[in-house]
Amino acid sequence: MDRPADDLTARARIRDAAINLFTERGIEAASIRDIAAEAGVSSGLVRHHFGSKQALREACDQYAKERMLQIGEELVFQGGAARTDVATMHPVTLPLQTYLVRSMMDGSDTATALFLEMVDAGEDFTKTLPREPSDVRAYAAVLAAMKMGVFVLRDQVSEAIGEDIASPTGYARLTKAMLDIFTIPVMTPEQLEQLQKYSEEH
Amino acid sequence: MDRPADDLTARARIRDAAINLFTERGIEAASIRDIAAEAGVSSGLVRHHFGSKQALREACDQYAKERMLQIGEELVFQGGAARTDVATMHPVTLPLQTYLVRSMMDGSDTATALFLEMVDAGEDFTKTLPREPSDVRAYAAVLAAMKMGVFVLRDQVSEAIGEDIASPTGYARLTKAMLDIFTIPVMTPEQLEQLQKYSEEH
DNA sequence: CAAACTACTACACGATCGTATAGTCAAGAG
DNA sequence: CTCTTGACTATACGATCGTGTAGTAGTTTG
Repeated sequence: MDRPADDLTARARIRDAAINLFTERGIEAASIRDIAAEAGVSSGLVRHHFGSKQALREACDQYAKERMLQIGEELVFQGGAARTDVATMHPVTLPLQTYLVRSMMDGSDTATALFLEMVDAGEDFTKTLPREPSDVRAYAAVLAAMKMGVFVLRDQVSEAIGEDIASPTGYARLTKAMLDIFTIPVMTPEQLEQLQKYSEEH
Repeated sequence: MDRPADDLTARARIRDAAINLFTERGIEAASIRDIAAEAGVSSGLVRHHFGSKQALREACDQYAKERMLQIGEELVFQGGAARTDVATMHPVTLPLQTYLVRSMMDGSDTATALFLEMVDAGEDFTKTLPREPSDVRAYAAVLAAMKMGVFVLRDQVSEAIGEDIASPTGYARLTKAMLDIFTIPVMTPEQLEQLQKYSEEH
């Protein structure tokens, strides 16, 4: 995960193992014993370092969020997009994002706070667009949800395109597709009009 | 859920309760006892009707998928978009989609199959676009993942826009925002060029 | 040197899980 | 009438869960 070299303590290994298993199996389904086994320690040590499963989870939330923002900071280039947006496009953050979405789904305040920060940043960005949407807040919220949401279906997208999106070429195809979606209108003006008319009738 | 009137048997109530709790808490975290309690029956009856938790889950997958397609069929209007795309836009399918994504995340073959069908349909649709993306398959896959993925962050989107997206006005704002995202380019051509150049360098 | 602290393991606890079994009750068949 | 069948409940089982406790080894501190 591209982490600092002195971060290989047992505590760090437990946290990494927890993020992995929480992501793969869901938070409830990942047991402390399995996390300990993956980290190569006893289950008692997990409790020693983190106190409880809930506290372990919050430590993972905090770490994932901080790493996301930290990577975003490092990547900001010549006054371009917001740091959160840059971070979401970088492959290193893929496992972090996937974890954060899973944690969000299971009611993490920390992860939800990060989401709201992304929406705020996206809202400011949206106002700079040449054509401003009517409901800027909703636009930014849905956009953020779409960007994050893609990663929860990572296995399905990988299966659909025939290669793992975590691989270099797969990730390149993913980001290119996202850029295309954000630049090529998905609907023709006629289809849009038809759908809006239809949705007003029902 | 707008279901047929004669579908109020104990079996149906159990299935509905299972879909609700599986969605809210995750599949592993929702116990058979809680599902039985929500359906107003004993836990033994759940086993009697469905055999095992895994079988109950597969029945829910099957039901949710069929309802989605069925609603899509009913909604198809004058030779417009594919039925899956129409279905994803309709408020009735919101809980079904949310469930299916959660089930997908935990490795449901049935739900994944539906996703792949959506990608196939989206691929055909993409080819009719005035401007065709270079990687049609990846484009369709990411688009489908984005549409589905929004709903896993339903609570977060609701919090961001200040009202429940399941409410009529909240859902209207959500769909409008999705339409805007799909018609208004999120990036200016300069930003796109800058980002592509950057991603080639790294 | 002794005391204290930290990293760590082993093991036992109550609770809850999915599952299994036995039995009740009502309706229909012969 | 008896017999069968299906919907349904009550209860018990082994396994696994998060957590608690006791203890060891090594280092630090006074």
